[in-house]
This record gives sequence, structure tokens and C-alpha cells, in this order.
Amino acid sequence: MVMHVTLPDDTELTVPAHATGRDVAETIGPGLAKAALGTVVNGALSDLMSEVPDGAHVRILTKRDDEWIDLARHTLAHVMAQAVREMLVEEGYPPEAAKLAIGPVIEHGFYYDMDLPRPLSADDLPALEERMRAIVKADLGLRTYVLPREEALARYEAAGDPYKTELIRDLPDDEPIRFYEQGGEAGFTDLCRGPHVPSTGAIPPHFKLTSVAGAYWRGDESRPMLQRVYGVAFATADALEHHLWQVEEARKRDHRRLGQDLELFRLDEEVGPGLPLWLPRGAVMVEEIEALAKEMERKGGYRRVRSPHLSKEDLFLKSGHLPYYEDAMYPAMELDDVRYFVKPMNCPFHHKIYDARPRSYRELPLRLAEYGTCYRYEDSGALMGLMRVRSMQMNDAHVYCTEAQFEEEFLAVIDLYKAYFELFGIETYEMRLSKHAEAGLGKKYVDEPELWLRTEAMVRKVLTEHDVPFVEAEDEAAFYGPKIDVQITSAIGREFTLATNQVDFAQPARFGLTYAAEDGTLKQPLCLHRAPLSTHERLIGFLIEHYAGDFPLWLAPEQVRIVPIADRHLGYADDVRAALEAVDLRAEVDARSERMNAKIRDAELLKVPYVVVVGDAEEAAGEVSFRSRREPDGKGVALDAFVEHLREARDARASEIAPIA
RNA sequence: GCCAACGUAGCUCAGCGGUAGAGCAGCCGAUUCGUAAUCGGCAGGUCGUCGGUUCAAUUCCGACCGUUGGCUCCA
Repeated sequence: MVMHVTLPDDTELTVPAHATGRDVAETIGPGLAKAALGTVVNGALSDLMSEVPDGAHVRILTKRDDEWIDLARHTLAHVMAQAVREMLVEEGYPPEAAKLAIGPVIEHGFYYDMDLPRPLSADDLPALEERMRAIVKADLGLRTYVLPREEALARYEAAGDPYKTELIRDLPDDEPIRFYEQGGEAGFTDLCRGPHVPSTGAIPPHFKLTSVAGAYWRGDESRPMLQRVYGVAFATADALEHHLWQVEEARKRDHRRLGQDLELFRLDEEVGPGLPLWLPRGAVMVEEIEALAKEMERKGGYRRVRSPHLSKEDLFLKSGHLPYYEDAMYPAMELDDVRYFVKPMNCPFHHKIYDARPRSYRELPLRLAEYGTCYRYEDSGALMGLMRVRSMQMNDAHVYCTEAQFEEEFLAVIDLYKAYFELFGIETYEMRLSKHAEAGLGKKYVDEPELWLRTEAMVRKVLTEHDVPFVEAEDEAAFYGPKIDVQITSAIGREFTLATNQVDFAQPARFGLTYAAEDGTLKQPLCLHRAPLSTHERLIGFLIEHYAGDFPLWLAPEQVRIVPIADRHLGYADDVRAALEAVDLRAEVDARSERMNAKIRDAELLKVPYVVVVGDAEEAAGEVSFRSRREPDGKGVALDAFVEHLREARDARASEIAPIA
């Protein structure tokens, strides 16, 4: 009984039937067998303990291959679970008290979700890590076997483990119920589809437990909260060190830290959670962003409108928001038996503005824009610096158009996204077409099954025909229609949605919006909700991390810091400031009784793009000397030329500045 | 909202049953200096809030508020 496998160089190898990856490696040669850590079978990661199917393409992994570290990460999840169990047993708990849920490999590492008899804290991690290292050092061999479903179930039912039994029950009938065991029966066994390294000794010592967190069983908030321990693991010490360095660097550009250091915003406990205060420097940025958006929208044919911060309940009942989102709205205030709500979005107001008088097809597309101030009662646990807040100002607009105009309007919005991304140097982003799920009709989504399919198809068609790359996401639409979100990863690795764009077929109907068509009949417009710059809060939070606080000239809260060398230069320093302010450049003179070095240092810490130093030489010649975070230092530059140079760079909103001639 | 941790001066942090300390920032004074911290002095805290234990609580316990890491959610 033999079978054949094909190696990467296309040689065919004859091995005994039911041969494992290890058997294949041994057949190739003893040296390889010794170095082998895992396999790739028919393109999928597998391991040495698993049988290889007849006719498979097999590649043996050694530590020269990048892929094998995921095997070690997976085994580390088991090693960690074993360490947790050992620790609890030592504390006097029975072994089955630690119930294991799932322990997958993730980017850079692994985690394991567990239901434990006592809460773990970060203080437990060093001890756990030490136990893990002992298990690695003990070099426990791994083996895998398959059990019949009933036997597997009986095993976990006996231990009273609801998680594994649920997992087993949910496995398809043809899926083998596989176990991995390390260190024999006395060691550690887990229901697992693999793959793993052949023994715990193969795990490189470059791992670290990073955090403990709660996680709902199967991500469902109605189910038990489990304890999740996260770890990272790498093939080399350098890789681990590099990762930890990156984490540290990321921490340094965290917008909350920089927002404080650069005096941009503040979250004050007494004001309320998720209600940021914009400090003067941050407010400058808000206004620059707003000026940018207004300029872009003017060019894009938008008209500006303004709407109140609150309205009567009826408006939100009509829009349909209230039934879906009441929990996430600040509660009603009641006056003279009328309930008012602070607005969580602007669309109902814009619909009313559309409806202010009868509309003609000649007016369409009608694009109404507003930097609307909204309030949402986000879950307390969801709040995070500026990225997730309860008061926000949205770069909002609604485009009302005919179905025939939809394509062009939709693309114009996508182009707007792209123009912004280019301006901010955002290179990696992902467009997501978020669709409804049938099960949610009438609950999460308005109950218009045909309209859903039709709008989704419309959007997909436009994206596809114009080669806009996108992925599709099930069950993530807005309640009134499909949406296009643009996911961005900030410099510190947090992924979140910046731009968003939704197609709304429901609200125009609910508001009875119409326009007189060419043939004199009344038709219903489509509505596009779009917010390419998200909210001020989220965008600026993102930009702080993106630029690490080192903003381009046009965005910098303070553009020029003027440092007089001695008090006798204060007069000239003030002349320089006046010259800059004459063209609306933001400049300040540091008139403190400090040494020049200290003033320069403070300006650098605030990441002021240009520091101008003026002394006797500059004053006599009407010149400036400057140091810049954007270009080589300048000496003896005529004041006029310097002002003009900065004015040009500012007006162009340049992120790169060509050195002054 | 859920699980866990944390909360001491404007900021970063030390202290931890006997009633609070440093550096930076601030204020005052001296210094007037050529590209990342001049020197000296002063002032600043109901130790998140409220309760409990104790002769005594910033320190131990509980609740609440806030923040953080995750989970869930995100019109």
C-alpha cells in the first residue's frame, strides 16, 4: 500500500499509505526530517503529525521559511492554555475548572479565550509566561488523532465544558473531530484542527504575553464573557524587538498623548465623557479643515445650509432613526408635553430643507452641505480619545438626484474621497460595500427587499465599471440603504472608518420628497449621504497619528515661532511677526526671558514647522535665519522672500516644501 | 453596556495605615546669550467622589464617576 506525493521541484515521491508530513520529510532525507517544522500541503499550511492525502503537493517547512511561525503561534496558544490550567490547579482548582473556548493565531501572535474560575489580571502574565517557557523547555512532543463525534462529545460533556461541545456540534458531519495532545495524556490535549509544530521545544523563545481582555463567547454580547489573553511571537529576537519598538513608537504618536503635548484638545471629566474641548491650537486645525471642506464643496457644486441642534420627536420618528437608535441618542427633553431630541445626525433637517418648496428636475442634483454638530450617546466602553466621541461635527452633505444622475454623483463623491486622501498622503485604504442581510429586514433594515437588492446592484455596478477596488461586507449596511465605507489604518495600527457614503432610498420616501420631472409627473429623488472627512474629531485624531503631530504648514496651529536672541531684538522680531501676519500666517514671538536654546527646544517640542531666529545680523539686513522641519535651514534670507515662500507653501497646502531659492 | 486594570500638583511619576514628595510647567528675581533645557526663590494637592473598617485611611474594603486595553456597538 503506497501513495504518491509531489515535491516543489516536481519530483514525485512514493510513500506508504497514510504517511504523515514527518514520513514524507524522512523519505526525502534524515537531515530535512530533523530540520522540518511543518508542511504546506496543496498550498495550505499543515504539520508533520498530520497525514498527507494521496497525490498531494507537499512542501516541507524549516525555519528558513516564513510561514512556520504561525504553527509555533498556534502551539503557543495551547502552551498558554496549559500554563493557565497548571497555575489554577496549583492554586487548588480542579483541572476542568478552566474551560477553553478558542485559541487562534492572529497577526503577530495568538490569543486564547477561556472561562476561568477566577479573573486573570496583567499581574498574572509574568508568571504565566514563565510557565510557558518551562513547557517550551520541556520539549513536549505533539501528536494528533481523530475521535468519533460521540466519543469527542462525551469527553467534554463529562468535564461539563459547554464551549467545546458547542464547537463539536457545529462542525459539519464530514469534518473529522481532531485533537492535538502535547506531552502525552498527562500533558495537555485540545480540540483543534491544527496545524502545530512537532514539539513545544520547536517554539522560539521570542514570545511575550501582552494583555488580558474580556471577549464574548462567539462575539455575541448575549453570551458569556470569557477571558482572553493575547500574546505575540516571532521567529527571531530581532523581530520581537522590532515589534515591541513599533508598539512603543505607536504609543508615542497616540493622538491622546500628542493632543495633550501639543495643546490641541482636552477631555475633561467634569464636562463629560466623549465631549472634547478644542483648545486654541486644536481649534485652528478644525477651522483649517472646515475651510478646506468648504472650498472643495463649493467647487463640487454644493450649497451650504444650517440646521438646529435639536428637533421635535416627530422628525426622528419620520426619518426612522428613533426606533433604530433611541438607545444611542441623548434622552428626550420634554417641554409643554412635546419631546425634543438633540440631533444624532443631520439628514432629517436636510430633507426638510429639500422639502421647503416644490422641486424641479432642473434643480437636481441638489447638494446640501453642513458641518453639522451632532450628539450620540455612544456606549461608554466604545469611547476612545477623539476617535469615538459623543459630541461631533460632521462633514455632512446630502445629494438629491435622479436615478439617471446617480452614477455621476456617486463617482463625484468617490473622487472627492480620493482628492482628500491624496492631499493627506493617505496611501492605504479599503473601500467596503456594506450590504444588508435578509434576516435583518424589518429589524436592522427597512423592509424593502427589492429596493435593497436594486440599490446594492447599482452601487456595485458603478464601482465595478469604473475600476474602483472594493470588498463587500455582509450585514453592515445603514438601516436605510447600502453604504460605502473607507477603512483606514492609522499609523499606530488602529483601523477605523473615515469616509462614508450611503445610498438612501428609504428616507426620501418617508419624507415624501419629490421633484417635477420633465413629463410633469412627480418623482422621488435618490439621496446620497456622504461624509468624506468624517467628523472633525475623528479626522483630527487620525491626522495627529498620521503626521505624528508634525503637521504640514497649512494645518500647523502655529506656523512660525520667532526667537529673538536678546531683548534688543524684540522690536525686529515683532516686525517679522507683523509681516507674516499680514498674509495670514500664524506666527508668535517668544519674548520670554529664556536662553535662545531653550526657546528653540520648546518650539521644536511643539513641532512648529518654522523657527525664525533673529539677532543683530538679521535686524541690520532685514533678513531672517530659520530652521525648519520641512526644508534645510536657511540663513540670511530676505524677510520678503521668506514670507512669500511660506505663503506659497501654505496656499498650495503642500506637504513637501521645496527649499527656498 | 460587558470583562479587566488604573485614577496622587497643569503634566510625568514616587510614596502606601501615623496625616504628601520629585522633575517639568507656572509665578517672582537675576541673566541678554547665535540654533534642542541659565541660575536662585516662591507658590501649587479636601491623594477622582461617596460610604465602610480602624484610635488613625491617600494607603484596606465597597459603591459610584472617569480613563485605558479588549469584546459588543457605530445612523
